[in-house]
Amino acid sequence: MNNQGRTAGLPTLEDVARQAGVSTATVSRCLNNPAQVTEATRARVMEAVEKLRYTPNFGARALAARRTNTYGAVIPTMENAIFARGVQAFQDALASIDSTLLVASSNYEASVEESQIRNLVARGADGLLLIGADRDPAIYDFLAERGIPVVLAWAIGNQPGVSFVGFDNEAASRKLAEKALKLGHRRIAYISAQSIHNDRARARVEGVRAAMKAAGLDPQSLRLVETHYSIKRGKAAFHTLMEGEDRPTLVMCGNDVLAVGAVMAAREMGIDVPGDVSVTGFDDIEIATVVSPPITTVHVPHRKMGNLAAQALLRQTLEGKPPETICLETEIAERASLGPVG
Amino acid sequence: MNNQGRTAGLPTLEDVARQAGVSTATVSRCLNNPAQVTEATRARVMEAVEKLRYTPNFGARALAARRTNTYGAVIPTMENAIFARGVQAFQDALASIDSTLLVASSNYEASVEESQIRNLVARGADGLLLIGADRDPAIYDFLAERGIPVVLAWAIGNQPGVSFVGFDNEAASRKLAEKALKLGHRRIAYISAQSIHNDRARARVEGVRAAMKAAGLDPQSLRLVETHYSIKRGKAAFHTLMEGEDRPTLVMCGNDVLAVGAVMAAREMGIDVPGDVSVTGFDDIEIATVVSPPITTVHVPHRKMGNLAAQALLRQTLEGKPPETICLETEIAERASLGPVG
DNA sequence: TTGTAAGCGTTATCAC
DNA sequence: GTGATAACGCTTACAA
Repeated sequence: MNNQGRTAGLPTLEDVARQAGVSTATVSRCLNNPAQVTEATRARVMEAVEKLRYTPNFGARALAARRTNTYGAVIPTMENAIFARGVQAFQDALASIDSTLLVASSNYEASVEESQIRNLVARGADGLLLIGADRDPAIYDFLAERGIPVVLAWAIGNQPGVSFVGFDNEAASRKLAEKALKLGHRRIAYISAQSIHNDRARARVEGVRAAMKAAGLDPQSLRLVETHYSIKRGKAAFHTLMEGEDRPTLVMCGNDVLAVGAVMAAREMGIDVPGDVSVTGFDDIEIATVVSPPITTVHVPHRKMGNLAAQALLRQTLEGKPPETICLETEIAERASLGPVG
Repeated sequence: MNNQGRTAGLPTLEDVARQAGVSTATVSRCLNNPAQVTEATRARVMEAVEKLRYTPNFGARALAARRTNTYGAVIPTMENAIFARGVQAFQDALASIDSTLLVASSNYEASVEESQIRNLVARGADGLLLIGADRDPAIYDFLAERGIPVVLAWAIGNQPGVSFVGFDNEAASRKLAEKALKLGHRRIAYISAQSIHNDRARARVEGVRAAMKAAGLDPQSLRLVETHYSIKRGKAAFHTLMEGEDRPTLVMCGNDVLAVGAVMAAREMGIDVPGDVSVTGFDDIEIATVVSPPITTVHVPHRKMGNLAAQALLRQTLEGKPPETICLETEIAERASLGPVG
């Protein structure tokens, strides 16, 4: 029913203080600022803590200290590995300074994301990790108003007042497209995530268009399909693209999950990859190497990004430093799904 | 630096009360027990809440109400999809009653799990979701002492005082082994997770041994390799098993991640699956269908399990009901990786 | 170095 | 139905 009330007779600071024969202030210091206390009294206090199995009450602590040592992250999805590694690294970095991460997922829905953000703020998050920059400006106002530091990852942008730790989605996508164009591909299709509220998705498409333009192709000739991120949707989109006349020789995908769907669909349809059609992904998550042929994709340094995002956020919350922008390099992971045009 | 302090001038209950011309008590009632308040005053209060963009302070609330509406989950890993779907379902169920889930991962390490549990408790978790039953009894004492309801998922056991929402790992594994034995397999190997502190892993191995025994085989002839759960480790284990003389005709795996590793290793080694050797998994996560051949595995109803686990936990925390045990059915997902013995 | 005591922002128990 | 007011358990000036 409740957990920390006296109903269960949980020990409080006062109990510990009494047991150790000191004041509550001293006990508090032992726990938060051991340096301020003599070795002897600290030993005595710690003994009491052990004996009583004392655990500090989070609510009381947050209330008094006006700080929770809790951070929040809202990611689009937990169901595939896209964000898992990065968030794990972020969490590890926080854990190393005894802070906790609350993770929520928005299912790629703006309204859900907004309520998750409010929720995390209400729960006293000291700082927030969000993905991408594309959201209602009111949200940034809300956060700025309460002085909550924010780091935006997986992208680079120019939202004032927040940190960015990400990479250049457009450039990465362009580089991959250029490689494909050099292999002779001209009829190109792209399976993208819904681009609304998704700056990463849009930038990736734009990168391809830029490469096409630079190669003298009409960027508007890019055949674009937008869908949700899932293997199933990737399959369906690939079907759609391959059913018509004038099949593309290259199907680029907004992420590896879609690309895996595309490759699986190709196999089901008896289409050879990369013989009949090449496929590319984005992210370089494990599944990209599991499917056959393995997928040529953009390698994103997820771990590093998560770790650096945490560092950047902590510099803001703990040291009061201003927001900063860190742009990471990506590289192309060359595998078998991309080959020269038929 | 801090987020809810007056530094940012955040509105408090008192501000709202003043604005609406009522007492703080009335504002509190409007928020928590609207029925106790007249329609008229409530309207006035809500208006003030809107105007001030008031958000209740979590710490203060937790302190006064002795309840956080926050639940905790400690799962072995977030890096693959094994627990993702179940936890997502658990979280969805909590979200529907405005409660929040804090997720932590232990990396399959008992000591890490213990500290995560303490951490969640310290943060005021009203209840806990843990995986499996195999842990230091002192942890259960600790939890019972503070009256924190616990639900154990992914397994069934007999730990008193806690709920179980899971399935019979041994029976599921046995059923799969029986099916394989019927196909003529006699030289069997098993790639398992570390079995220490992992009742699910042990039960799955035992299920296979039971099937062997029932089929007149010596259970001790099962070639067992224990390793960490990862594709890489699965590959390595498969290599080890296949390098020696007297290769097995069937390699069963403790989960799909290991099985994917096994199938990939087979391909690399030029070993045909299931022609030369059959492979099975456990869990039925998406990756099992991505690899080729797709993996025959035990389908676990993750979503359902997560949802029912939440229900069971809420019955304890909200309604004060006693712990309960719910055993779900699993079934075999038949795919191409298991075939008759060569 | 240690103690005293004033908050921190809610909820809940009384009266009215 | 509403308003005072006493907790809730901790942190942190300020004193000693």
